[in-house]
Amino acid sequence: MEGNRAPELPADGYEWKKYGQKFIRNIGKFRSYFKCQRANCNAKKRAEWSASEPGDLRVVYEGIHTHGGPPSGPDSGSSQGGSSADANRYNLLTQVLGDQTPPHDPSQTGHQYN
DNA sequence: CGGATTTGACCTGCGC
DNA sequence: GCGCAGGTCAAATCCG
Repeated sequence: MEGNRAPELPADGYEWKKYGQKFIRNIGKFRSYFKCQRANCNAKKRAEWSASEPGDLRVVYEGIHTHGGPPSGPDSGSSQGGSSADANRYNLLTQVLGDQTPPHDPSQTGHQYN
């Protein structure tokens, strides 16, 4: 199946259900739409990647995890603690790069395409 | 059998 | 007012 479909998305520890996929002409890239499978969770995930460049993957988290934390936290026991308020920190759009980490401008919360 | 995933069609919003 | 783009939902299918 792994022909030229959706690439491997980075597992964030949450469970997502794909509910749609479309090609965005505005940016000439594919876009997949995911929704949190947890009840009471209005968190959504949006993944977009180039139609030709498999290395260009972009994951954008939209909404907040109102159900608390992930089913399998990567480091549950430290700052995570297991508080719903922790997830509430994501009240804004959290942009996560699938492979590359922005080495500069950490305050860059806006979405700036390449 | 259940759950997950995929594709298509439909609807809404914005621009011109 | 119409057209285009983007977004969402539903149904069908496949795998475990």
